[in-house]
Amino acid sequence: MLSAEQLRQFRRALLEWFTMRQRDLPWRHTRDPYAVWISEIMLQQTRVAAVIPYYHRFLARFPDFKSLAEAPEQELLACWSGLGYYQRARNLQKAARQMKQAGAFPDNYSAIRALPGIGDYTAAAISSISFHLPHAVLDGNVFRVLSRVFTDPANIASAAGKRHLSGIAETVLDKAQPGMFNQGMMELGATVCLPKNPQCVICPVSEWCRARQSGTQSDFPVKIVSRKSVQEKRILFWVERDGRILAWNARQHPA
DNA sequence: AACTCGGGGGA
DNA sequence: TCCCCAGAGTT
Repeated sequence: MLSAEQLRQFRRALLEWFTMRQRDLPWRHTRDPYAVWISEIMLQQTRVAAVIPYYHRFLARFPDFKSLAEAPEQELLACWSGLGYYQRARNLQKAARQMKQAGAFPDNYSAIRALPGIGDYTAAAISSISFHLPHAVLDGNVFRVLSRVFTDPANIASAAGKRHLSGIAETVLDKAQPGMFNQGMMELGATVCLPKNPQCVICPVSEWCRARQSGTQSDFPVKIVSRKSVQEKRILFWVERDGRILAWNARQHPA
């Protein structure tokens, strides 16, 4: 782990870099929890480039939780058509109806986390970005960055590994500017600390990165996924005489 | 812990 | 083709 002073330097370097070099993305022009929420749900397992046009259309048609709560389902799904994971859209409306009932967007972590379709990641993102609450986000990008900075051997595919890195994330988090810090970590993972060929030469925190120091960037994050066995059919035939194989042929693929 | 949900981009 | 992506819910 880094010393307290090193942590301060790390945070400052990351925030300075993010302030200067962040991409201009539509949801970064607002802190409105409703808009941030919509963007975060759309971004679940979906690339930024794919989300942008949907984000604009969706907010134009459903500018607040009241209009979303009252939307006909067909119209809602039409707005979502092509994004995939349609349960996300249905959960959006369920949550919007809860907000309409309550009269406001929930303003604390546990209430946000309790909404349908919102898990640990999204609750931390909305809490930190829109409400300045000190909750660290953990997505694929943050796992990768933290794993490399600390050359952490935890397996991010396991629940234990995720819990372990979650503790580190809370320690590293800049609690004075959690929203900016969280976005900075994700932006770093998305644009510099890439899965393959990380751009360490231009990385603002390479000075505090153990993987960079030891040249082991490609060894992290440790992700050991137990792959399910794949069932496949093959055709095998041969010519045999007196217990000896005279000729054989095995197709690589089923006919 | 494993599985499912969608569609698209990149290796 | 396979893997991965600003994950969450169910079993």
